[in-house]
Amino acid sequence: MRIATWNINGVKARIGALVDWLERESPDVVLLQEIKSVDEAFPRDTIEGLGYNVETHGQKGFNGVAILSKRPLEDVVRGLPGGEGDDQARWIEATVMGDSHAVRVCGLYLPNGNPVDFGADGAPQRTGKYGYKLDWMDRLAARAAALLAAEMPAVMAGDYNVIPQREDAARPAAWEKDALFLPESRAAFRRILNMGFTEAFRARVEGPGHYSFWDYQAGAWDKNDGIRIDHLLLTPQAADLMTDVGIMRDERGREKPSDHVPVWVDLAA
DNA sequence: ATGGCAGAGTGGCTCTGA
Repeated sequence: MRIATWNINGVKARIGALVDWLERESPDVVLLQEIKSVDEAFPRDTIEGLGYNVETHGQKGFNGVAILSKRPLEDVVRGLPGGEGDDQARWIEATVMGDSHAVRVCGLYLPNGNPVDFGADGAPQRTGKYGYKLDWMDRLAARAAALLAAEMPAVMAGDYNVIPQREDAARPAAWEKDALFLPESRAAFRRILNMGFTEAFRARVEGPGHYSFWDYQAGAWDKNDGIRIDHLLLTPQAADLMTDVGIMRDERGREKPSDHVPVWVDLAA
């Protein structure tokens, strides 16, 4: 079972690229972020015509997540628990029945967190968008703990907006004051890994030069000035089923691309 | 060396993102 995550930066703008990619790669499950669409405007019929079941959690203008799956999706939940008053559409989960295992798949679009307010002492303040990011990561850790306690194959995948290590950025120095790379963001990400999750890509590939995002600005793609911020985190039961992982880098070089590319994992499920 | 973008919603620009 191939499970892919992709921040498509607008489903309306990306429908051509999305259909082309689904036809070419035919992943079993796709977790989409930044659909930038309300549920009613999502091109459901087009995707269903390619043989996918579709579940969306959208909103007007920005954010929005979705799950596409060739197999039926069960027990769909929209919204990350613990977010009373949080109306941003950033989380959706469902269960997919594989040939041998049921897999809980969770799609997430973690808040960017910029701009960051720095105090007089130069320390980042837990306020505004950065505070929202860290609060959201606390809620994510709570959901992650519950998934671990269920002791079943589960995947939390999406745009984490976190650069885990220096090797995950072409120019790490440029990100040192950025919400994606501040120590608190990285610690919150590491805290989830330390609970017992396996970051699929780094379980199999080491070294620098592997990115999932290149900014549209400043010729970032041409210079390979990228960062790795799209991740798949696996429970131990899912990690035991992992057979392969990859980043579909070439998608960034196609016509009218998203600024992110798909990242995927194969599970023997 | 440096600057450079793109999408959505609204209305001809602002907000948002990373």
